[in-house]
Amino acid sequence: MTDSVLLDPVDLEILRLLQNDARTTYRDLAAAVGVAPSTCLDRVARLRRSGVILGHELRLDAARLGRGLQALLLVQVRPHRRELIDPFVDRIRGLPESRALFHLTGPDDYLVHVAVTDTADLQRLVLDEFTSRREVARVETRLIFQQWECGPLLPPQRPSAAVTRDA
Amino acid sequence: MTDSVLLDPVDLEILRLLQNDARTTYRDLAAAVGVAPSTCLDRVARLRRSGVILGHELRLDAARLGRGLQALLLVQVRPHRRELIDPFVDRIRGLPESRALFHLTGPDDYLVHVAVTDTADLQRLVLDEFTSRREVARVETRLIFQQWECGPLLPPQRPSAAVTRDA
DNA sequence: CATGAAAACTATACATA
DNA sequence: TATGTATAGTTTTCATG
Repeated sequence: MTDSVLLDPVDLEILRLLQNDARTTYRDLAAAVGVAPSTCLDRVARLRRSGVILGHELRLDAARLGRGLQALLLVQVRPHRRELIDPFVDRIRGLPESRALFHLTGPDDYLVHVAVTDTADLQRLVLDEFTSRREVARVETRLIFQQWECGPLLPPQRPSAAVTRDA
Repeated sequence: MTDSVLLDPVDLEILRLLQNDARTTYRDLAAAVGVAPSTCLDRVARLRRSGVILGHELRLDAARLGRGLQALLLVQVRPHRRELIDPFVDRIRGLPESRALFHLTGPDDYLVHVAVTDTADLQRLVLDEFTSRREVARVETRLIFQQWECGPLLPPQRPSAAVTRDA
């Protein structure tokens, strides 16, 4: 499906720095990893082409945008067949309240991360966009008290391999 | 806690464009929203200062980084007291496999989004980092078949208000 | 607050090793 | 592949409206 890519220590350090701040200049990147700026440019372009870097994203504060309440909705879609789930996914992805959508194993078929203004808004969303749909058999709502992004996404530590080869 | 911020149509359009591609230049931004590049710079700087923009992030393909399997772990932490949950949160946030962590209402206290290499790696993670911890009463593992980011995060549509005021 | 012009800095292409 | 340099382009500051 998607092939894993071989990354050397320079690539890894570049990714680590860019995950910390995606607007780090190639000059700073170069200084930090010990290669020329033009080399950094090349590396990043290659990481883009190889599909490791999917894009540059803005991280926003939902609460300051008037969406102070977030929740996870566990949804059962029955019958669980393509004719029903494909339009469901399209519809949910298009909701302005949706932040992320997961298709899962287990008793609940989908998990939807939503950001709303308040509990009244959440009630409206659940009733009008979920339980009102014929294919939605059940929705379980879990409010988010607090959430954290975790450290940078890096390849698993191999016993030794590429990560320790000399530049 | 966090105050909502008043945004005019120019701010909204800038946010919309930057969420689409966080590296859009101020020149292009300016052309798209109909103000001078230096004004865009000002707007973005203000959005940063006001906390609406939290940062610029790289979106990476986990599979191509050798983490082809992702899962959501529903975790019960008992007793659910600060002395136990604070170190739990710190520890989980620090795991290289963790992508995001949510503190929730409902029967499960935490939801952890993890990215691992394969099922063996996931089993190791669950056994060594979760069920082995005294405060972890239960872990339910749900594999992720597929996931989607949803549209840009924008303020809720108000009946009319700021969004339609004349520049 | 917004602007345009100038200055400083960055990204990028390319010739070369 | 990496580098340094040249060029084009972008960001940023600032005086002014």
